[in-house]
Amino acid sequence: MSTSETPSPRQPRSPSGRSGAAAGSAALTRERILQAALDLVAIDGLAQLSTRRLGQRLGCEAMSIYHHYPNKHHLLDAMVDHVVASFEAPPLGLPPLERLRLAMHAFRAAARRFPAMFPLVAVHRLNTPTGVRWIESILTLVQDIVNDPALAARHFRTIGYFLVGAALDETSGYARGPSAAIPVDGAFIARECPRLAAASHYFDSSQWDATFELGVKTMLDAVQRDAATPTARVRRRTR
Amino acid sequence: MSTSETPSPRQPRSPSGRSGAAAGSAALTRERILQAALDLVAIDGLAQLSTRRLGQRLGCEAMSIYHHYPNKHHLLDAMVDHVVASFEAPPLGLPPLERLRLAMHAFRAAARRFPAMFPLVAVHRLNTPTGVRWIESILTLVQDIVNDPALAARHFRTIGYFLVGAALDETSGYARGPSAAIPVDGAFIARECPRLAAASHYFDSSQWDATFELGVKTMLDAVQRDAATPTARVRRRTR
DNA sequence: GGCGGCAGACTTACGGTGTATGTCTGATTC
DNA sequence: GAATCAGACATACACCGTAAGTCTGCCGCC
Repeated sequence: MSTSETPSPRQPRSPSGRSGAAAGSAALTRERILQAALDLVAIDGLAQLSTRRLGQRLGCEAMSIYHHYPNKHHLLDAMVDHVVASFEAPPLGLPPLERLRLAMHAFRAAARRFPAMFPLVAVHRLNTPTGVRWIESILTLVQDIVNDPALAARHFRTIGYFLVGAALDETSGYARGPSAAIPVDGAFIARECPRLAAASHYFDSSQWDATFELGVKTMLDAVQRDAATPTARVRRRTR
Repeated sequence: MSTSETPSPRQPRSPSGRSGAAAGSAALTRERILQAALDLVAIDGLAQLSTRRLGQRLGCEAMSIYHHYPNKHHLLDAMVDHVVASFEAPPLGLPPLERLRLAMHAFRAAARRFPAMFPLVAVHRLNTPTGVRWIESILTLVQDIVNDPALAARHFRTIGYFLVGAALDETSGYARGPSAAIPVDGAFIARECPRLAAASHYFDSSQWDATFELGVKTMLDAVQRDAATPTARVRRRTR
């Protein structure tokens, strides 16, 4: 159809040397694509990330992206990796418990830097070099406090659960997640959920800091309770 | 185009009275669509749920679904609501702390009943009648233990964070989430992550029960620590 | 009984998606 | 100058959600 339509003799958008470079933009690279994708997601949300929109933002065709990433999934992997790589390591020289506390805050800080990415990060595999290195660092901290490896592993896991849940809530939690349903109105809550109605103030974002602090305290108390005593006496566990 | 093609005189697939009923299947209803959607997700995963595939499973056209749900999002809402409604309430007559413990296990049990749904449930709004009623019930439990409303709200939240994180890990966690990248190999871990390599056994699914129990204990210890103790003697639990 | 309304299904079509495949072009290398 | 080839563009396909329109058989009403 319409083969006789003006053949459009292959005129690149830009007269620059590189055929693919759009006006004012540099050559296409993995890094530039990654950054543009992160920007797009930060501005418009994960659902709006498509190869065509990304190409538009980069000043190239959608398919050119495939020259640098074999498919969209690999790009998403790189984006998650970027977020994980941004987790700040706590400074050396502090007691392990304090470093663990800072590491928990660092995780939350990353969630706040990349809020739109977190629904993906939370569910994503972490078995990449970046991911396992981060796991190793946190696991080491926990093991430095809790000597028993089984117990340390479980504490590590529990702390991770809390962090993921907290990050998800603050980035895409209650009343912010995807739902088309009409939210329940205040009258229903006042009538059927008196405790929730009375406590509603404690659930909005102004309380996130205090809530997170309580969670951190809860986790660290538990770790400390199971801390190996200097004389290597393992607490008697009746089980 | 092709208007002269055999007009196909509108012959429903089934000779039954109802025009839309496919062979052997009942009439289309909200409930039947909901169940089919849950089945489809359980079998093939969330990503495979499309209106066309759902129609195929139901023996109807994709668009017929729209007669019962205004759009796909409303169907997803109903699916999440179904999962939330399935959270089992702990039996009355037990001490609040014990009921809270059972409620946490009930949440985990629901996650295991609907594993494929949990990436959605975790990020979904809970401000539906079903959702807020469940919130009210758990919040009530926590408040029955921790009198101070601010503290109770924060404990409630922290517990929720842990539960969501645990459910996500067990249903779509490490090494099971979406990733196209080549996972790091054992040699890399052995070389760069000695602690993780040594502890790897503690991270597989056989340890989920023990890990969850430790988390529950961590949460309940924290709640108990902040329990209002007017004259009560809740302490001294020999378990 | 005839008939109008209408609920509930089907059909078509549109704009979006990821991506397989093929083509072209400018730079590099001999 | 010819050959090579990486890196871009162009086309096309199958699938997605869904807007809009059409058909059909059942229902209540005259």
